[in-house]
Amino acid sequence: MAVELRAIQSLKLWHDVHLGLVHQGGDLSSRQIAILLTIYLDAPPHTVRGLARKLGVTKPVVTRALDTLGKLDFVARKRDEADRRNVIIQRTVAGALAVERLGDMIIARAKELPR
Amino acid sequence: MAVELRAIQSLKLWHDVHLGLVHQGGDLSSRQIAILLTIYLDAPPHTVRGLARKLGVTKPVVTRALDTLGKLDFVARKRDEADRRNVIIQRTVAGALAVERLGDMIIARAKELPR
DNA sequence: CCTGAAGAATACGGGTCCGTAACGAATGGG
DNA sequence: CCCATTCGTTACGGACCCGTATTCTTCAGG
Repeated sequence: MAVELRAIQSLKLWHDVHLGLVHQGGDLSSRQIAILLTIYLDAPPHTVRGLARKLGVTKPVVTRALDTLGKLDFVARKRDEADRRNVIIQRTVAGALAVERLGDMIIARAKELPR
Repeated sequence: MAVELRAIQSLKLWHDVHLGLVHQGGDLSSRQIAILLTIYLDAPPHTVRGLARKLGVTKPVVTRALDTLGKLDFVARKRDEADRRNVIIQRTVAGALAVERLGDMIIARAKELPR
């Protein structure tokens, strides 16, 4: 289940997946995509400050992205009981499914590329 | 100059490239990306109506995307002299460079992926 | 205790995008 | 010649996002 990827094809892939996202309706900004995938690809725990630092964005960007992603049930927030200043970002079933679907779409579109 | 792409890695790639776009500043919406790449990957001529139809979006979306892309000098508009109702969308040097850089970034990020 | 620092959230002002609807220019058949 | 149709743009209202600055809570050290 692997596909090859070359220069012009990578652009076609980028095009196709973005178009798929537009039609699917789940339209997130580049920052939100990066934040969501960091949460699901990097090892927990994740905090607002940690994500902001790791991704090189400001904290309000992370807070607002979590608001949006939370509305979609893609992530959940939980107070850190050890240090109640921190907020732990948790994964959700819906979020895991969405990320998995994205991965499937990328692979599917990649396989449809002309040889 | 080809890389292999598998499921989890495709997500990491998606993450890395989006993060690169955030830091690079060139932040376009999914619709705008799809429109820009269609202009540069599909054979001309391109019109507003044609792009809207091909991508399954409304005409105002295309018009506004062209406004934004035009401000960046990534595309240019030209009246069709044969039928002056039509607008022909033309590629530009700056746009071609931007698309090429995007392709390079995707490949570069893909090659950095863990084997 | 009390105070300074840290973490996250919120307020504010500005910008951009969307969808629907309305508009003006241009065309071509009757 | 007109008038319906086509094409692209613009207007409007609403939603979202950003960066900076500020607020609120919580922690920790003196």
